[in-house]
Amino acid sequence: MYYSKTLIPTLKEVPSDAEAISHQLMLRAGYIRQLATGLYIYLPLAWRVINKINNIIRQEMNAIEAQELSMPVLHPAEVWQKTGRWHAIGDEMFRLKDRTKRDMCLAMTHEEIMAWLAAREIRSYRDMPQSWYQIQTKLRDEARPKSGILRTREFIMKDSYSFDVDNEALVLSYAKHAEAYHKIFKRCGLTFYQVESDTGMMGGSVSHEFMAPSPAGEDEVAICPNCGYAANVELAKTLPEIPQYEDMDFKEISTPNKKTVDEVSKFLNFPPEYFIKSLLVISNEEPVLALVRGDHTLHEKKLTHLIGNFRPAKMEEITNILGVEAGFIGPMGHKIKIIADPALSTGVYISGANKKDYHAKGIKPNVHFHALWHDIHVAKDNEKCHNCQTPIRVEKVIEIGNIFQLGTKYTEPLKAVYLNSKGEEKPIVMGSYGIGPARVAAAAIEQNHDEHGIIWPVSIAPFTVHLLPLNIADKQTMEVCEQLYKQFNDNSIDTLVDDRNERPGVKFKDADLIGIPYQLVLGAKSLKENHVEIKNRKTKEITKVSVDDTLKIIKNDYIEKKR
RNA sequence: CGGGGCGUAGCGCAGUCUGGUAGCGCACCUGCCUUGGGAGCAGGGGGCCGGAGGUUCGAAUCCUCUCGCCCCGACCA
Repeated sequence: MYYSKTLIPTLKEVPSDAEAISHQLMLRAGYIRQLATGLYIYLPLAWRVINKINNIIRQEMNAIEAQELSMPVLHPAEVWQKTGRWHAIGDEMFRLKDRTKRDMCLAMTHEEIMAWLAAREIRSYRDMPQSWYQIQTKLRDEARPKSGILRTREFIMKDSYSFDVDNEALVLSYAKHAEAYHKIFKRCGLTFYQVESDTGMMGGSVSHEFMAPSPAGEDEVAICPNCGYAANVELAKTLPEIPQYEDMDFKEISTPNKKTVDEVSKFLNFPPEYFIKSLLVISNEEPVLALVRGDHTLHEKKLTHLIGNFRPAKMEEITNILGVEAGFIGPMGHKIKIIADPALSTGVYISGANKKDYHAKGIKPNVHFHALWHDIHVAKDNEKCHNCQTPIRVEKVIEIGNIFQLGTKYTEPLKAVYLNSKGEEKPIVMGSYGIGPARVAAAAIEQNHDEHGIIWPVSIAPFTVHLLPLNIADKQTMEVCEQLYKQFNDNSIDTLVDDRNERPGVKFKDADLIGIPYQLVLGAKSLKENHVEIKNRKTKEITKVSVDDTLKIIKNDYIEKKR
């Protein structure tokens, strides 16, 4: 493709709205433009990248015998009403009415429609296993779109759905997908982890997320470098460091107006690990007192797993239920349910004395208070792996894919059933598996760039070779350029030719920004010796080769080795 | 939805406090010149100062309302 005829609007300056590196570089290098919050235009270069990623996905999905199909993005409400999600989901679903005033919605995901289809077309155990996938636009009215194309309101997703006779068969389909995902992300040149994850409102039992480490990520995972334990911090099980506590007798102490752990810690001159944070929350059933160590943070999702949805108690509820105002709550002597983090299971602590302006020290677990013990704190860097005691690492990550064992959550309400070999009617057992191609692209940039621009992995680069004729007025330069361009085209090597009438500096800068893996520099001086220069964008290595060998070397030494 | 910030030419910004003819750099157009790391010279085009009301002789500037965008948090099936 000729640069002069392609829309590649590069920018010298960083647009002020962009924060994430991938966002900045995609704007600067002329890959994307923003239409409105969370809505992006994919310009020609970006679209080529997305298609390369999608094709890798297609190859690996087809390899596990999943079949591509296409689904409506506009859905009738009834299907969503049957599974209950029409009501369970709030403002995040785009809703509208058609001309007959029928309730409709825009697709956020396709569990319902896939199960609807399965309900009609799968009748017998002989029809399974099946895996169907789509690479299509989905829409969510996100509360807060952010970081360029990382979190948008309209996005392309590869979603696949498996249909099996029972849970055992589902586990097989799940494993196949997990394996395919490993191949896909590896081929896309990403560093990634497969981690245990929360099933959330998707339902089902088992799920994993594929996470690409990056500072721009919205999620955090805990990784054990020794045994390989890897989990989203939302459910990571870790053992905190237990300090040596100095023994103290139980005693109330005056702490006028000191309420937060921080304040009391400074006032009494004890580190935060000596404190118990007592938090009153109200679940759907009852009030619950949650206890975490002073230096820890309560993890709301972990607690939700134990007590269901909850909210923090209001001021007057605290006084009514515990008989003391917030800031002086201690774990002692309450009749309500108490859930405590295991970090508090030994030691001697300080906490509120359940009396205004007083704290108590010398509080011992199982002596001064009793509780149900569950891990409810946010995992921190350097805590110990619950499997092997090795210090874990907490990293920021971008979620690039997820896989769920859904079970019968969607098939039962939609009456997707089949007859087994004994003629018994059984619900189809379902799995769902997503990949966000745009996030793969963004993660690739986050993980592969330098101060000059993007450095694409060969597999997903918009072009493989970037021809840079430095002086288009020079006859010999352009002759060689055309000759090489034809050779590359004939060999199906994607090539961009910078045929613009620009000075060399401009072309070099743009080439580095755009990030095509191999730059072929055609300069008049080298050409006099019949040489062109191959510059490796990643290593910055420059190799002089003869014009006649160029194709062969690019093909054999560069592209083939990357396969 | 809560908190904070910002809307002035395609992009990056100044001007707003203290009202008085809308500016700078880059980009763009024409010509000359130049061709190994974002060249130079000369000439030129482009803005309802996000929008609506108001105050004033006069509003980018002051007041009210509104819309949009970014960041933090909540949310994220």
